[in-house]
Amino acid sequence: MTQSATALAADRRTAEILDSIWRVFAAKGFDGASMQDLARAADMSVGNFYRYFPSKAAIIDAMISRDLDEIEQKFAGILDSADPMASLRETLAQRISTEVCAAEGPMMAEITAVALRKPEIGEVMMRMEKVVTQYLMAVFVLATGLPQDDVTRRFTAHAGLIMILIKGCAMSPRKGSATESDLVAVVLRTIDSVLAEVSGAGLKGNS
Amino acid sequence: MTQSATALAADRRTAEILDSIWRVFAAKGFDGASMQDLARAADMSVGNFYRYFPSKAAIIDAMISRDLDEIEQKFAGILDSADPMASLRETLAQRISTEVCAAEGPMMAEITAVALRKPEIGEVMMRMEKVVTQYLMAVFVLATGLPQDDVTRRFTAHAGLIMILIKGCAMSPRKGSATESDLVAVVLRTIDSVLAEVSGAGLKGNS
DNA sequence: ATCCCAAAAATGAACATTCATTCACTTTCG
DNA sequence: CGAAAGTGAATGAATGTTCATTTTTGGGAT
Repeated sequence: MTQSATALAADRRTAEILDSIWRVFAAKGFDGASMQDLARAADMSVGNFYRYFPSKAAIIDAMISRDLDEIEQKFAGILDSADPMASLRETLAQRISTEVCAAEGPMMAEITAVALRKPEIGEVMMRMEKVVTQYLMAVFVLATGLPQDDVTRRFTAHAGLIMILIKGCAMSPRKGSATESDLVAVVLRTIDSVLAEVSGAGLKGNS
Repeated sequence: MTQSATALAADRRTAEILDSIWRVFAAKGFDGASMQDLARAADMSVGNFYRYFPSKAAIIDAMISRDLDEIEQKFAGILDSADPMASLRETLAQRISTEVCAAEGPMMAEITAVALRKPEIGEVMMRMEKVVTQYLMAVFVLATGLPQDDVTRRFTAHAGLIMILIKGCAMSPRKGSATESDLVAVVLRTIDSVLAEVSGAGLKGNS
């Protein structure tokens, strides 16, 4: 029993709160959003809000954890699929679509800015990126049949590049310019070539 | 006479102030830095500070303009050089180096976050990116010998990808991990292949 | 069902700070 | 001497955080 029944309920409530305050944080930023703003958005009193998040840093912490949970779910699906590499590509393609980027961009930018400014948050974010990297490594291992060590040594940087592309897309100034779809296409092509390079490394062993 | 002598002096002072407050802004963020913080960093009284920057948005505005000036200077050098494409590559390689990224990253992240949050700043940033894009187009025209229209139609997205890579590198959580240099290398390789694609398009016309 | 009550959840006024902005005033400079 | 540059205390609004208090909840006894 890692959690009592009431603790579980509290966690559920915490998740609900995060859903409610998501927009406020994206719209006003980490320092711009006041505790009273957040409490009002969560439809509760200030004092009660403090019971769930004793500080602003705790909120960002929880938000990153939440993102990580979603990512882990996504990767679980990818690793379970018949063709993990293709499934990964599909997920990445979705993530650089204009709509997804517009939705997640502001919050990602905010968290990134805070992470580069506050070392404590920076470490949380580094942990998250490390986890994502390891999931990517797992996909690569499945796709290439190479030993994990080899994959890690040769393709950790590739994973970093993919993450840079995803973040860069999300944080591009989004306006419906005519070239928007072209840009997405070029980025996707780059992702493809990175993935192809990884896949290509596995051909020697199993073709 | 676009400016009087005193106006020029004021501009110089403004630039000095921007130099002084740079660190404060990067360390505390747009909303985190108070006017008194900034005034103290600029070594002047609060009241006087307001004579130069009547609002925080004005500061960001000035900071982006300042960045743009530096970029224009850089591009002037690139366009004047014997091999603009090689010169561009060199400049880009420098900009993704770990040291430059560590220095510029936090401020870039902060400005990006604010740009996605406040439409007024977002437009300023979009204008800046548009200018950079046009400079890149100019380099591409020189390197390929193709008509400007063709270059614009075919390679605007490539320019966008390059800017995404530059921003993505700067805003990666920087810690001296062992794979750091690998990542820089892979990004540089990607930049190279983008530039090669552009250069390759010009071969038909002048080889 | 009904009552009871302790623990958990929720409230919002209160407090000490901090902040953005103003302004009457002094100093510097051409 | 007049205009520009510079000062810093004052003001009122906003903010983070606390806490005494009220409401809700859930389950054991009657």
